[in-house]
Amino acid sequence: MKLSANEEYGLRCLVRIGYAGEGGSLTIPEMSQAEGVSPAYAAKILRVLRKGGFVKAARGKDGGYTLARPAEAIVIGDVMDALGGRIFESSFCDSHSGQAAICTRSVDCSVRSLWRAVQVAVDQVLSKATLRDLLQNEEEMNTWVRTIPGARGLHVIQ
Amino acid sequence: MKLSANEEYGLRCLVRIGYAGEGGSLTIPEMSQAEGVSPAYAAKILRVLRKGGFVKAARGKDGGYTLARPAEAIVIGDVMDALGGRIFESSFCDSHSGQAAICTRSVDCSVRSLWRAVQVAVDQVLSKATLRDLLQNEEEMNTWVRTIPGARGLHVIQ
DNA sequence: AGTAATCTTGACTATAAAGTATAGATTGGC
DNA sequence: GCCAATCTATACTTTATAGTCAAGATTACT
Repeated sequence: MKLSANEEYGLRCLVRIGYAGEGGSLTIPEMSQAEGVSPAYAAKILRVLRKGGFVKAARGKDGGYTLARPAEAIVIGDVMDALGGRIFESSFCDSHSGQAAICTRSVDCSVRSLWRAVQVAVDQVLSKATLRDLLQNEEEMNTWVRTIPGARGLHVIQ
Repeated sequence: MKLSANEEYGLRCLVRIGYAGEGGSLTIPEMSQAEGVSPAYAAKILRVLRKGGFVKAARGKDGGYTLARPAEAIVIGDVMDALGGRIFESSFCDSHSGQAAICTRSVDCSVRSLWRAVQVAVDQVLSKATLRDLLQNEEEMNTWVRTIPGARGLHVIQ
């Protein structure tokens, strides 16, 4: 359960572009240098963000990348999906039913329930957080996820 | 942010061994067949679990794997760590300070805060769940994580 | 029109993760 | 002692991810 390099650098580049503000833009060489990766690799990542509809590119002189939509309309979970996925339910979960000798059904249920619990926990954070939230300061971050008194399970204020 | 094959199969094998009960044991061929993976691969995974201290192996005829400790003393988070890690804070987070031209500090803070929030959310589930919880039924799973009225942030009942 | 700065694309290489193969060591039963 | 069933260890192959390279297309400016 690791972050991929795509996810790490992709989000970092997106946040940078966000910080550039309304209409502000950043070029590949700028992001490449700031993140300490090669221009070619930065370009590869930016392509994913562009195809995902999060940024748009302007070619030619004075070109660069800008946000394709307002920061508050960019959900971090969607960005993560585009960059490599929030996949917890691995493929094998649904196969191998009824062939095993020992407790197969229970094992499937047990493990799947766990993954589901983790998935829910992660989604609480990623699906509710927007790029705008990340551009605000660190203090804000702690208010994303908090409890609703009397409720069961994890909850996040919208 | 995907589950690795090690995490998936490792946990599944551990749960199987847990289902075998006190003193019950499972062999590599049994688990291999039940999970639909090769015996060699099952052996590789089981080695990780053994070196992590979660299971112990008996060689020779009538050998196999059993839990090294009671199921309630096996924390799933520790198992995941051994199998491949709960690593969200990627290495690059701490490098590249002060070299970039644009907003470096803020980007680091923003992204790191997000990863921390996700990490916390995941830890709430994984650090509190024991193998015993997984061996109980699915219904139990939903009570692991719940809110503490009036509190801020994520909380989990002990 | 020419030039420099920029993004675009696809193919390529390198590294890490997944999965296999083989030879060896231990144990229990005959 | 021998054999079959089991785990152990290491090296190998395959596949996916990470990262590079080179040629091309677009734009602004003069």
